Formats: sequence, C-alpha cells, structure tokens
Amino acid sequence: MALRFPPRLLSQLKLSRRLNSLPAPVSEDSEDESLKFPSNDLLLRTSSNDLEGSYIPADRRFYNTLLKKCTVFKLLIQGRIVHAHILQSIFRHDIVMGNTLLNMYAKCGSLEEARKVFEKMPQRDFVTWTTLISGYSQHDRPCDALLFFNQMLRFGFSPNEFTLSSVIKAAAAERRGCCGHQLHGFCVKCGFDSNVHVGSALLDLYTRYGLMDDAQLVFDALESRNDVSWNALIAGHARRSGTEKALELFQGMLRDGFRPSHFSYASLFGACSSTGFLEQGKWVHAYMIKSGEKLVAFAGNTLLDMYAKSGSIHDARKIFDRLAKRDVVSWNSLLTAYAQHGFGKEAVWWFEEMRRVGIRPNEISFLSVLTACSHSGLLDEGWHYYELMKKDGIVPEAWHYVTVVDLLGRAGDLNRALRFIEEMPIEPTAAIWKALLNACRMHKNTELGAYAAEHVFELDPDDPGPHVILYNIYASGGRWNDAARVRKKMKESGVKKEPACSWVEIENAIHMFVANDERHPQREEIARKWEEVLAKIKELGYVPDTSHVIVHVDQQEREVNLQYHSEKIALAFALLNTPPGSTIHIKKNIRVCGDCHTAIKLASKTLVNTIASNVELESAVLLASSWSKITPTSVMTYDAAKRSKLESLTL
DNA sequence: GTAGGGTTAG
Repeated sequence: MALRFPPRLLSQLKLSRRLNSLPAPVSEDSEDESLKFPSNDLLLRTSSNDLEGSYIPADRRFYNTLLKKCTVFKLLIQGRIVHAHILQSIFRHDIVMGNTLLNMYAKCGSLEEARKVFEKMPQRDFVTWTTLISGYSQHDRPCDALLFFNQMLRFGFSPNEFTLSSVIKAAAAERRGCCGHQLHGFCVKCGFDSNVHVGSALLDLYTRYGLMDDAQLVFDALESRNDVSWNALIAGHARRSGTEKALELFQGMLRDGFRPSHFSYASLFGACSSTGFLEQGKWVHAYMIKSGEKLVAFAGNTLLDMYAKSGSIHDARKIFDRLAKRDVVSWNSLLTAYAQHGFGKEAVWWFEEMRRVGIRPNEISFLSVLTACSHSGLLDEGWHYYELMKKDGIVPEAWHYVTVVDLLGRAGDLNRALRFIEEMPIEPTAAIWKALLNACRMHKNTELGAYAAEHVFELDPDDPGPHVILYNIYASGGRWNDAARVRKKMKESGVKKEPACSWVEIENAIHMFVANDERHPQREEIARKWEEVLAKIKELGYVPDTSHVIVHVDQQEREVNLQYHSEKIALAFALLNTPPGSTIHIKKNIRVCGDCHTAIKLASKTLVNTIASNVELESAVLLASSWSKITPTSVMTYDAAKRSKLESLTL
C-alpha cells in the first residue's frame, strides 16, 4: 500500500503532486524497531482519504528538498510525515538521509526526536555527532553538547571545524565553564584555531569569561575576518560595558570594509544605553539611517530601549512608531519604557492596545505592566494584571512575585505584602524579601524591615544593598545604636558598599564624579555654582533631608556633606560647561538618594523657569521627562538590569 | 548532511 501525503502538507510545502506518489509510512505493527517512532503521530494526522495513491520510487534529491523546507520553515509535523515516508523507502538506513533527518528535528527544536533518530541510526559518522552536538548547543543545552562531544572523541571520531565551533559555543554558555582553555588547546592541536568560524566562537567564549585580551589575541590571529568575527568582538565589549572599545571596533569594522548588520547595531545601542553614551548612540543611529538600513525589530528594540533609558521617552516612542516590523519584544520594550518613566496609565493603555491588535503578551509583557502599575501606585490595576496573567496560562515566576510585593509594598499595604509572600507557591527568593525591605524603608516600618532584612542576609549575604537600607531604616527612625550594629556587621562580614559615582557627557567626553570630589580642577567653580543652585531651590522650599546621613556629626555638617553627593557635583559641572538651554543627562551607577532626587527636581524646575522668563540664561536640567511622577529609582540609574541598586548614602 | 555573533525585566 502506498500513502498520499496529507493535502495540508502539500499546500504548506508548495510542492508538486509527485509527493502523493511516494511510498507509505509504516504502521505501528511493523516488526522493525527502527521504523516505529514517527508513525503514531503520523497516523493520528492522516485521514483515510490520504491512504490512496500509486507507488513510484522516491529519489534522494526529492526527500532532501522536502526536509530542507521543513528545516528552514521549522515545519516539525510535516517533517515527521516525510520521516515516516523515508522509513518505508530504500533510504531508511542511509547515513546521509539519517543526518538530514536528525538535523531537521534538531533545528525544529525537537531534541528528543533528534536523539531518537541518533540512537536508532545503524551507522553514524562525524557529521551525525556534529549535528546532534550543534542541536544541543543551539537550543540552550550546553551540558548535553559537551557530554556528546566527549563521547564522540571516545568513539574515535575526529571533530572538524563545524563540531568545534558548536562545542565552543556550548562551553561559552556553560556557567561553570572551565573547559574553554582546554578546547582552545584542542583547536590549536587540530589546526582549527585560526579558522574564522572556530575563532569567532573562541573569541566570543573569551569575552564571556571576561578575558578580553585573550579574545583580542584570537581575533588578531584569524586567517580571515568576516562580519561575524567583528560582531562577536564588538558584542563582547558591549556586554561588559566597554562602550568606547566597542565603538572603536565598530569603526575598525567599517575601515575593514564590512557592512554592519543588525547584530552590530543591537550590540552598540545596548552598550551606549547601559553606559549613558547617548551622543555616541545617536551617532551610530545616524550612521544606520545613512546606510539605508531598515529599522526592524532586533536593532530597533535596542534603540528604543537606548532612548528610553537615556531619559527620552518621546524618542523611544518615535522609534516604536517607525519600526518597519514589530515583535512582542518591541511592545515589551515600549511598556518597559513607560514603566521606567513612571507613566503607569500609558503603559496600561499600550498593554491593552497590544492585546487589541492581536499580540499575545508574554511573561515579560506582564512583568512590565506590573512594574508600571507598581511605580505609579496603580494598586488595583496591578492586581488585575497579576490575576489576568494567571488566567492567560502564564505561571508567575519569582520576578513576578517580586513585582507584586513591590506593588503592595509601595502602596503602603505592608501586611498584605507579607501575607502574599507567606502564601506564595514558591520559596521566597532574596529579591522578594528585598522588595519588602525596600517598601519598609519607604514607609518607615522598622520592625518588618528588620524581619525582611534577616531573610535577605540569609539568602544573599554578599549584597551590600540590604545592609545599607536597614541602616537607613534604623537611622531615619533615630535608632542609631541599631544602625551602628548594622554597620559593624557589614565591616565584620567584609561586605562593601559600591562607591557611588555620577557621570555626564559633554562634547563627546564623559566626566565622572564621586562624592566630595576634591581633586577636580574646577572644584571651586563647581562649589560656587552649586551654592547658586542651592540658593534658588531653597526659595522653592528645598529643605535638606539629613535624616539618615552620618551618625556622629552635627546637623550643619550633615547638610554640608549632603551637598557634595556626586550627582549634585555632576550637575553643577554640567551647568558650568554647557551652553544655555542645553539638555543635561546625568547617569549614576546606583540609586539616587531621596535628597538628591528632591534637590534636582527643584533645580530642574527653577532653571527651566529662568529660561522661560528670560531673566537669566542657564542650561536646562532635564534628567527625565516627568520628575514629579517618578520614584528615584527610575531616573538616575543606568543599566538597571545588570547593576545592583543601593542607596547613595555615605555611611 | 554538520558551524560562530544580537533584543525586552529586576
């Protein structure tokens, strides 16, 4: 009996009627074990009308064309049907056909089926092994890739450049990674270390290990370079905030005659965003436009994020509007942008719009809208989306619970937040307790704060942030003895607070400041300028918030110390060194303190007013588009995803 | 028949 291919398969594959002349797949009662596994699925999907047709022998090229289509378009179901037909043909034990099938399953992401094909193959060659290894490597199963590479060697097969680039990618992804150097040595022995594919994988591995010099050595030794090798190096530096180096490499790539791709642009925008190099980011954007590159999702999403993180929600929105093609990440990036700027209602509107146009929100969409609600005090809306997420079949993960605790906590319902933690179906993580701790700081709840802090110390003892927050909670409540105890504990356990610094970009140079910066050549002018600003903001009602600054000094000294936080110095410096009316963006490595938040908010107001009334021309201070609506967290931080956040208070 | 580089949260 011969079997017709189901009509759906034909239309999807857009192939000729010849398909229906192919031999039938086997049924379940076949005696040959190796022929069994795809038929269950096939029989379920094949109607009785399909079970007619005449037999002509299949040819290799025809099967290859079919499998290639299934592989490229990830048509797993159709691939299974083709598989079933092959099993009935003379190619059922053919090694090349087996490898093609294995590759089809691997590329479609069905690694279990790929593995079954592998196990049932009567013969295997180095391509068989390589295909399985690359399947694991490309689908985030580095351990399996490394395991099979070991086995491949044990069985006496020699890896080629395909095998090595796959296994190096796996080694780079394996967190406990320690086999990178061994693999490099192996490549040198085989003579593959300067191959452009192997070398690109190797230099990528070194950048992920943080060994940038080794990555450069591999790059320099490549027998030839291509856009991928350049992009791997650029991305490596971009990931480690080596923005200047990434930009320098970008120019090197252009000099070398390679056209930047979306990979290059995405890396560079990401790097500029995380370090606050907005001007350079704009330059790269301009270059992209000049090159005639279309603004599509991958690079476009990163560009949107860059403008949003740099304080320009309007530019972020423009990018979203101009995207030639949007995907779920584009929508999420927009939601995140609104959330970060404190535009909760706008985020909620766009979330609904997203659903209206038929984009299914994923776990990050919900996280973004929850964050937006939390930061804007939209308690009921936030709770509604938390319930909706569960109804939509998305199982909340730890990060969602963190946001719900944050939502309840910020709104001041600390007891409900605690109850929520106690009733969660997962074990509370350090981040969840940190959210409660932070809420306790905002609402000055010392007892619950201490309770949350104890849990954090147990789960994440090395993070200095919670120690600082607990210190602040005690200090602002006047419990100086308890505060001193926290400080002592920090010293004893060797936990160190990351020093706060702020930086500002002026004429393509980045100027960085630390608190009480005494070595700066313009320190006296800076101090005078800040005094001017201080006088103006005091007129608007600024009162220094010294509630948790320095334990054993008097009020006057506390106030003085407060005036030399790095962001205030950066602002005064920027006012001195920019033309009137300029926009000033100040970036900071850690969370801005409450006092600086208030001071700069008022400074922004007074200076902008000054310009408007044309009394005195001054630079406009515009750290974010909506100061009054946002919490300190969302403004002067950078690279929020990667850097720890703690209070910028001097202990 | 097999390979390397990129995005959204906290």
